[in-house]
Amino acid sequence: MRVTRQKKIILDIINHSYDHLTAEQVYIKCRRVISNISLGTVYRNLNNLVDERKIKRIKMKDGDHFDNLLEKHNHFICDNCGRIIDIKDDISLEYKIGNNKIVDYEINFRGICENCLRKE
Amino acid sequence: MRVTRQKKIILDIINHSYDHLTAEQVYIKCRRVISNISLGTVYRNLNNLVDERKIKRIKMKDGDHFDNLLEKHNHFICDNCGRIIDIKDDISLEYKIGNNKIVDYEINFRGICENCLRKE
DNA sequence: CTCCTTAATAGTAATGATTACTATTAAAGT
DNA sequence: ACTTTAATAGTAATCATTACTATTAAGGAG
Repeated sequence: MRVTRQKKIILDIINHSYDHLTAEQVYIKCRRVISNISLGTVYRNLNNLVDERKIKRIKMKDGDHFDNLLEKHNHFICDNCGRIIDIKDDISLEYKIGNNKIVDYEINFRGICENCLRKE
Repeated sequence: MRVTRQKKIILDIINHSYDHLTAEQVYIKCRRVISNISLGTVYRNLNNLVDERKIKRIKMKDGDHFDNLLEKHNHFICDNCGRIIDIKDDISLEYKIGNNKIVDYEINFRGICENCLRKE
């Protein structure tokens, strides 16, 4: 696996952004540095970085957003405006986080299931 | 809001399935009852049912899956085969659930953020 | 430093889940 | 039964993402 300029720039953009950028938004920021970078390159590198657990994917209706992993945290997502708010505190299942009203929450565990573990 | 035959059938299919069906899979099952039901109708009703909190959406790379809400539970998703396993027990953050190996988990809270609450 | 191998890229086309559009149908109230 | 209009069927369009391919450049060997 080669360390390309494109990959370094993409990781740098995610790590230095306070927002949760989409691939398209990362692409726009990349073009300020490499004007002819390809959108496919952005997608491929974002996918690789997620696989390497260097960034995190947040699945949203308007496409995936990407987040840095500098500090372990979860997210509060507004059903109304789609805003993604970082939740850095330990999770306590109250009905509010700050002044945000929780309607629902979902916990997804990911890993390798027992069937696949047996086959490996 | 009218109670149509299509909507009743779609909710019935979700509630009587042990799997976590995609819109396409629900569509195929629907066609056994209404042979000319439209895929758009299935999507629209699934979206409505999620909004009404009668079913739950699980976002996956191969498209959304839908799940009944007969019992509150979360999911274990296998990174290898994509299998979705229901987790009905209380959540304890161990490194295993049953014999499934947890690599990561994500918690997404959803609701209305303080900005939007002020505007309402 | 130069050459070589090949992984990664740029540019473009294709895919596929989902949504939009519109004439027609059928809930459900009068 | 009549009327209103929300919901549907069928189809086209959208849009995020992936696939494809000729070209470029990372980085190891000499």
